[in-house]
Amino acid sequence: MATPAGAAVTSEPETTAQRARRARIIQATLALASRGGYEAVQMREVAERSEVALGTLYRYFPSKVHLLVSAMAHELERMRIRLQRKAIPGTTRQERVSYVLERSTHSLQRDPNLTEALVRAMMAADATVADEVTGVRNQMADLIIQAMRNGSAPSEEDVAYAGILQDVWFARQIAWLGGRVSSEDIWNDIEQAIALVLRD
Amino acid sequence: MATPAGAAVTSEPETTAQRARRARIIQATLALASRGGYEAVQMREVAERSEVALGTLYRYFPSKVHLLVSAMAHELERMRIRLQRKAIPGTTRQERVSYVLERSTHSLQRDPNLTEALVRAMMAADATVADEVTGVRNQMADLIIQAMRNGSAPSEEDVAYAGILQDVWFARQIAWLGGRVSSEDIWNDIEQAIALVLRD
DNA sequence: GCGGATACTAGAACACGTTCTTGTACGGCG
DNA sequence: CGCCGTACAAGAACGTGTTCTAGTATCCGC
Repeated sequence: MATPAGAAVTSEPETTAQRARRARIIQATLALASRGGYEAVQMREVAERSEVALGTLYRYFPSKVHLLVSAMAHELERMRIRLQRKAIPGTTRQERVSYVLERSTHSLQRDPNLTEALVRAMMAADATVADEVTGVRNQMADLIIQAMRNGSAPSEEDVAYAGILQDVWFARQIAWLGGRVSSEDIWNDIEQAIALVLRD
Repeated sequence: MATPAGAAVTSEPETTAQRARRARIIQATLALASRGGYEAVQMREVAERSEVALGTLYRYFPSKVHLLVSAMAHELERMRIRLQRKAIPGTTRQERVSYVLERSTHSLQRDPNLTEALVRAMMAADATVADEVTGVRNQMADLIIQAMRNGSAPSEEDVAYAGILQDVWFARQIAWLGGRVSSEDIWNDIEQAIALVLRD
């Protein structure tokens, strides 16, 4: 259960300056994404804002997609910490999972540009980004599974359910950024899927 | 129910030469996609192979994503016709839906490069491609719903189920082209989702 | 403190999606 | 038949992700 973090799997020891650079890059990325979405995250601009050379940016994150997926891992980590502060309300699995996914969804959709950038990157990820994407999916699955089991160990079935719900969640995000459904509809669809998948 | 085709919604009357150009473009697209996937479908190359100028290609399909989504609609249409030739085998909803999705999945995965190109385009679609994407999704939903109801009229619930299954189907394709799961695993996951969503 | 490796900077260069420009062919209308 | 507008051809040009080059700084072992 629960991989502690989906962030960098590379366990290279970094100097303080390097950690600071990495942090500046992620911050610049989030700021640009928040302002104008995926297309506004331009590598030259990220490099300039984080005060590193373009080549250095590419040394830290080998592509725009790597960069944005890493930024998403960073955001999810923040959300996980925030959620862990207090117990998840709800007496049934459905209620708790709905709570967690709703919190996450709304927290993201409060910043539609950022969401668009992060989700689009997840979708654009090819095999070279597999590690980072797996990290994000694990973090997300952890959120769902914790809500389902409320602490106790998950069954194999639980993991499968979490996977399906996550698939639906991502697919609905895509539908939203494909302009085919409104952001309220997204939430209705996800709730419906939760009720369906987790019905007793 | 069942929009007859998800292809061009534009009902502009085309001359014979124009229909031929459009067909050549789609064929060239499919050929290139089949050979090298998404990145091998280069607009200059498509234009050259279909013997139209680059500007003309863009007149017919305003972006690479439009082009590939239209190609997917074309392929799904072929599949629909093929499936309609004979009755769908299976006595339960699960069996029939499994049959249809398995046929479709395998038929696509027999050509992984093509699948990668088409699925990636679906994921990359933004609001400007909403019409084409909706067409593809309708075609796909029709396939599933027809399998579920085996002819009779679908309930509102059925449509929702078809939507969820389609979401899972796409999400699993992404997982596959993200290099995170093998093509057998995809199929297991989809079967599992079918069993779960359509359990009685 | 010194030498060599590694990381970083600055910026040019390249690739491909997309747009723009200029000239030409074609199809309908008087 | 001749004219005009629209579609097409050919290719240059532009933007942004990515790579490459040359020079400089920083860090680590001696």
